[in-house]
Amino acid sequence: MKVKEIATAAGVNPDTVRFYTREGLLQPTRNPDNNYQQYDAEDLRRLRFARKARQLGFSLPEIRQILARADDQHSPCPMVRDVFQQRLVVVEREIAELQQLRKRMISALAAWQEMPDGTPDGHTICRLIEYWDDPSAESCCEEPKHE
Amino acid sequence: MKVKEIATAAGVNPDTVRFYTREGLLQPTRNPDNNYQQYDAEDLRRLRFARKARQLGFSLPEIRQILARADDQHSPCPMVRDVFQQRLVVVEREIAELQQLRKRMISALAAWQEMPDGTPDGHTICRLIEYWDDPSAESCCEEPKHE
DNA sequence: TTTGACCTGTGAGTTGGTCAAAGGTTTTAG
DNA sequence: CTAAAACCTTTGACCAACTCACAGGTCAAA
Repeated sequence: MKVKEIATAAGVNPDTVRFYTREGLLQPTRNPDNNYQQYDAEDLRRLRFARKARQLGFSLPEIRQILARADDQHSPCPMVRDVFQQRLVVVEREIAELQQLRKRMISALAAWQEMPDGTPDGHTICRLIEYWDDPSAESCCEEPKHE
Repeated sequence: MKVKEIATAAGVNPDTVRFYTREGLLQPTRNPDNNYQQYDAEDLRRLRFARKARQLGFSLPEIRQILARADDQHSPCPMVRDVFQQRLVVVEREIAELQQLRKRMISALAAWQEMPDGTPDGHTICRLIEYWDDPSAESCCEEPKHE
């Protein structure tokens, strides 16, 4: 299979195939006639595997590690389970952070309902933002040192 | 104020101050003696403004625009409200996507409870991932063209 | 005077691709 | 047979918002 063929078969951009090849996830041979990359069924399996793993939140270095372990005839599954648990924690933290952000945004919007649009007067840029206090901040801005 | 002073006053990394300066958000003058950047109270106000806006999800280009409008004596507030609405939509979509991912992860974990760890046999890398079907996928991988 | 803390500018690294440029090859159509 | 389209190659830039490293200049205190 050539680049475009394997890319189509896996439903990805040919540039992604080239990228994964550069990154060492795929190891195609070369056609000596024209120097084209030659992918086989094993590469296609790896590519599909990599895409599924990406959908599950694995990073490319993690996927590379999993593939390397499998190439060594070791079961990558315990590692997969392990990495996956940690990934889940990260994802849940990211969700929590975004929900925090969403809360901040919504409370800001509510506060803005009652605020007039000011004109910049050299002291204020936009009160909407300037006078907004992050309710979840421990202490965002220290007092300025007066010089 | 020198770089580290304004950075401390705003609670940010001095490199962030330099970065914002390069990006045009801050316009300090120069000390002709030693070529050091000189920030004033206005710069500090802008820096704090920028940080608050970042916490609210504004991007640097957006913040630059807001500051530019304020510099022109136009109220940036209507624009702020406008951009903000769109930001909120984006954030909510990101949350939804992450929650989708989390669902996929949790259903995968549940399925894995009952699956043994296989040893790679040349046909399989890791069943956990390989035989996992994304319930939310329309059709991830087409049939391979047989060559 | 010599450290140490600060300043300068430039450039690279982060993540996972995507896109463009410049040039070689193969296939298809006329 | 030839010319154009479609594909291949490598290299490198781009996205976001910083952060860090490097090499060299400046300044304060001991």
